[in-house]
Amino acid sequence: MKILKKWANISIFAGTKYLSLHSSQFIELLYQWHAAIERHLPWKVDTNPYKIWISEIILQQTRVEQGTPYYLRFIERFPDVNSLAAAEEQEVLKLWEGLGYYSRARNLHAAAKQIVDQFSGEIPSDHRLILSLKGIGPYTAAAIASFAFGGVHAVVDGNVIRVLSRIFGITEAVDTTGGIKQINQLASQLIDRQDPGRYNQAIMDFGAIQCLPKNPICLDCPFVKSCFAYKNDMIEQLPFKAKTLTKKSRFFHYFIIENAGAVLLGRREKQDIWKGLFEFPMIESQGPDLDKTTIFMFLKDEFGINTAIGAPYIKTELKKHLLTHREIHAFVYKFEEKFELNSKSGTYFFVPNENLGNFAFPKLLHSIVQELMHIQH
DNA sequence: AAGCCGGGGAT
DNA sequence: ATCCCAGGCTT
Repeated sequence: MKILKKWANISIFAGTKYLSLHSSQFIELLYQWHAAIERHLPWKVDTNPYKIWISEIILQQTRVEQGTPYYLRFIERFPDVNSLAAAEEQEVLKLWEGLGYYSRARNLHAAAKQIVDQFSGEIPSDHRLILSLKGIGPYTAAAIASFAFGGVHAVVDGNVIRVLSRIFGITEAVDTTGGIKQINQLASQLIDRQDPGRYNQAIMDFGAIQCLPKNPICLDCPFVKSCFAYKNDMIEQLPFKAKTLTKKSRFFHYFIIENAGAVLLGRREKQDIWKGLFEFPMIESQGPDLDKTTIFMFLKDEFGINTAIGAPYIKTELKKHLLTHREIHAFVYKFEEKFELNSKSGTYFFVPNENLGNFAFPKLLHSIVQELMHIQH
């Protein structure tokens, strides 16, 4: 169910149809501000396109503080394109474990192979070619092109959307193609063609430090005199988003099936949450309850475990796992009895408990995995 | 165009 | 509890 936010009628205030600031004025004010504030981040020390690429992917929808340790570990293990391309996907995912949005890791790995195969192991400098790489969209292509190669391509991320929509009064919803098109046009008009990298860095820093999502620091903002949102008292309303996200509940039931110091594991292959990561045999249900018949039918069908009928187990509930648009309720069923597989399962396999550390798991399962690894057999 | 993908921190 | 984070892919 989509619900328009209550201030949806702000569109009656027409946004500026022309620039309230010319590009040169905007750039001058921006650089003046930037000179005093500039952030110093590990990946800003050079223009190595590989390092810029990795950092940009890691920082997609991810805060600097959260991504930095992952970046440092990633660069240490995979210092260049070739080392990344030569790795097993499982190891790349293991390095990504806990960071979320795992398609980033899978696409990063695929793109490394792409670069080796198609571009002799060198990240292309052409914007169009950069954009052809897996996991690289408009934002990341512009970032790499400008930061690494000096290409004149304006970055448009959450920061830029916020800054431009407020200063220049873009009142059309920024989560629609029309709104984002306006932002893109504006961004490409404003960019410093002499030093696009510096400009892109500065405007994102400005959004991250001064023009904050909540309680922006308008008092000493260099743009306050010409800012549309400030003048019209619309700081809280811009950027305007038309869509609201709905939080859905999902119920996961995990079965800990052990034998001889090993535990059954499977890899999530479907186009769904945590694709590519490992987990224990599981059933998803519509609600928190799962009847015993369903459990034992699953064990029998999946593993041919006849002896499991009526086998006692201990059911525990994990802490509610909260995501942006999901609320995951997870239950763990631990069987005392040792099972032997009567028929081979295509999707699950036994892994010695002490080897669980080699597999990437969703954060949700970390506590269970830790527990299993430390059991003495 | 809409829905989906994770986890964490700020408010 | 809600929003948002150096977005992009699939349907």
